[in-house]
Amino acid sequence: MPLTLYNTLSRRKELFTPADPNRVTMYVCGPTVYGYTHVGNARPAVVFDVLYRILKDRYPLVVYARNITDVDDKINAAAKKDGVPIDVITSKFAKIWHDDMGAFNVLRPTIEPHATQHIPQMLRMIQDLIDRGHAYAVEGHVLFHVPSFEKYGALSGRNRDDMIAGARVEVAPYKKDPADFVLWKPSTPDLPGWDSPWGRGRPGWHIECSAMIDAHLGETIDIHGGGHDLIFPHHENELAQSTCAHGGTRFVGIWMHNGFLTMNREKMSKSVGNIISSNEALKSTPGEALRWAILSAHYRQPLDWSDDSTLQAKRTLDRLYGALDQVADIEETDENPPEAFVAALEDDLNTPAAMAEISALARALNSSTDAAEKAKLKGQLLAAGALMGVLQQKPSDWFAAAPKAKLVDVAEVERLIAARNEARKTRNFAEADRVRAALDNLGVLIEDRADGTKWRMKE
RNA sequence: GGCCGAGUGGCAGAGUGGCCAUGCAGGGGACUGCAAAUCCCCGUACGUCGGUUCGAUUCCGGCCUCGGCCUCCA
Repeated sequence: MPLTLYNTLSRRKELFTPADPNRVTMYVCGPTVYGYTHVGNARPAVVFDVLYRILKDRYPLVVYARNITDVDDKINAAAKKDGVPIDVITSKFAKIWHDDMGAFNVLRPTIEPHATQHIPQMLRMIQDLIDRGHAYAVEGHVLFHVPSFEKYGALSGRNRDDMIAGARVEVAPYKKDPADFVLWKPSTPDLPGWDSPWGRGRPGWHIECSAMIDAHLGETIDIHGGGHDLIFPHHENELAQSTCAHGGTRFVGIWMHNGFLTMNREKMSKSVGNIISSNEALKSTPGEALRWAILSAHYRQPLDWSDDSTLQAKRTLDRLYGALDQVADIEETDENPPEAFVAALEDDLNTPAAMAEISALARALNSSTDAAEKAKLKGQLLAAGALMGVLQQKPSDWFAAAPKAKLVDVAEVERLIAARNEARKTRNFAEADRVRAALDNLGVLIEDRADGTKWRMKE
């Protein structure tokens, strides 16, 4: 079945056709590690993780790079504030990022290039741009000359006049053109810097991605992703740099951009201050539920984040894991995900529609009375879950992961349950109900099933 | 100001020219000692005004409202 993806550049869905089916390449802009990342930052990680899983499923080799920006003025500021070298800050928050994304079931990309480890590649690309007449050095800076690239503005759909009319670009006196942007800038002695032909300095924001893509993936990549806010200027500039550095070779097959996460309908953003960090969210909600909540809206749509949305996601997963729990003793057969499910994902990653198919599977599983059919449905449900990055843990672990161990004395709960079952055996239902009320007081919900009494914490 | 998006039932959120999304919550039923879980059924949803059409939530146009980018930003 064909995979169709929306290309920001062409503004329509396109058939995904990798340049080399034996080596599919994808690059996604990762975090700048100067602090805790918020749930909005997790969205592209999760969304493109689903795409990565789909691609891996159908191509022999997928090289997926997601960078870590570890040199940046905000990092410098954070390091200065703490009086430490920048790598103390960046390694700390890179680790937190990894741990958090792990909790969201986000697979590690094939490579995670760090900006500071690619300074030579950046310098080389800058030199290439100068040699080809697309960049110029002035006063310790190197600037990309925007008028030298005819197609500038195609990705973001804006022309130069619009941008100048906007007039919020910094018009430094040394710029040949107001739209020119920095490839390299000088560092004062108190700032991190690297030697370069243009003096000691540090890279501009956009060059790292271009240089690292070139170094690890090649001149042309199949997919480039990131948040919607990166379209301009970041990706527009990347596109210009890379294309010009390569003498006009096509840079990216399909540009993909995820919509924002909002809080009360307003973009979640550090500068607005309405953020909830992934790290914090994970303290009260399982990562898998957060992942489900993120995927419950189509990736290009805005997604309003709230306690209610995560609670709904958690309850939905309770039901799905409940269905799997019923067949915990049945060995699943090896299955592919159902076609309707796959078709939904193939349609520009329509995860909400895919979820509807997962629900249908769970319902069928709950209804089935035939062991062979159950084994098949279980296999399909697990296969579908694997593609979305959910439902892969043991149901008992999912239900146990709640903070129940912290909140109650497990032995006491089990003693009460045993006492209640004793009472039930002798049909002393008044006593049984009394014990249940006691359990209820502890926040414990019980469930009598054919294979015994199960319990879990109420929300 | 320029350029983009979006407005769907109590909530979240797909989608479609005429019929079902799905989930959560709620109501009814089955099952159960009772619960819980599960299954079945239910609620006359598509911002607004026009246009096209036999028929529009879905296509076209106006309007209103909201959000985003144009500056660091996933």
